[in-house]
Amino acid sequence: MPTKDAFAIGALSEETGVNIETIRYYERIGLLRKAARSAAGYRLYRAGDVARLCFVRRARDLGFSLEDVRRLLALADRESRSCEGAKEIAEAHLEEVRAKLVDLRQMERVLAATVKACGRGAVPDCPLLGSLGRLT
Amino acid sequence: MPTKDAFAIGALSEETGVNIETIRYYERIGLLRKAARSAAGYRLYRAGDVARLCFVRRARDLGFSLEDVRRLLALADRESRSCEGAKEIAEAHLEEVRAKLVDLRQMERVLAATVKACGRGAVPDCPLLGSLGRLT
DNA sequence: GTACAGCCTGTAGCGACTACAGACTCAACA
DNA sequence: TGTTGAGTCTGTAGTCGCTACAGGCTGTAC
Repeated sequence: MPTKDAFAIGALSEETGVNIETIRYYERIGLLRKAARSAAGYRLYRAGDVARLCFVRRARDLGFSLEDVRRLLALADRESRSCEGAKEIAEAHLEEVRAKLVDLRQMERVLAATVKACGRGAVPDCPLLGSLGRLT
Repeated sequence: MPTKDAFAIGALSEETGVNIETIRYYERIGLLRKAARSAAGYRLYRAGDVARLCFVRRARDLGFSLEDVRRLLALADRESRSCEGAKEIAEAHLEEVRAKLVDLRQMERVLAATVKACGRGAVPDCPLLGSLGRLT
């Protein structure tokens, strides 16, 4: 490590909870800037990179797509850090999340009811299989 | 079409609501048996295939993986069609669905709160971007 | 005969990773 | 100084469940 305050990808991974392979992947697709390199070719990171990657991780935890994260990062890089843009992205994403919730809740209801109707094993004509359809 | 009661992939797709490409995909991965062929090489289907594919579609609608669907199909093909096996598959899947629900609900809560805290556009220091983290 | 829809195969792309293989580097210890 | 073992590198391929072509054949209607 030639410079002070610089650390390798393993440390960044530890620090952020993001998989090493995933960090390299993010760099490859241009979500993260290309890291500086040591003489031997090791990627070198600094505190700022930790902050950036934590930002990415939190956004991912909220379910934002990598494309959204890319845009959010760009917005956060602007001086003003105003709500402009960011709010629209979040609102659109919130819509999707709510739509998925509706679907999942429906699945949950049907599955729970079907499982409940199921016997202990020996019962013929399983209601679960029946609900999926007769195979002729 | 050499035989009566046989129809081509387009009709099967219409009948079941499953995309043509998806049907071919299911056949390729062995989820559906290889279809009979006309002299010219067209796939030929019958009523039984409609039932089978509807079964698959319903299971997919409930969020079962293709691997689960494969197992459920095998269970449904057995004479007894007992609950044995099927119930375990469904219960495991229900667990996953519930876990996803927990995650999604959490996302929804955080997102909704953050969006609500967001201003109309000109406000600096957007709380949404702030909640994701400061970039140094 | 000539459109045109429908079907065929094979391949590649999506999103967001994950998992190697095979080679190099670095730090610690004997 | 040599050696071990952990860490890192690149490049490629696999995952899941489709979807979208390209380029060619077939079937039907006019």
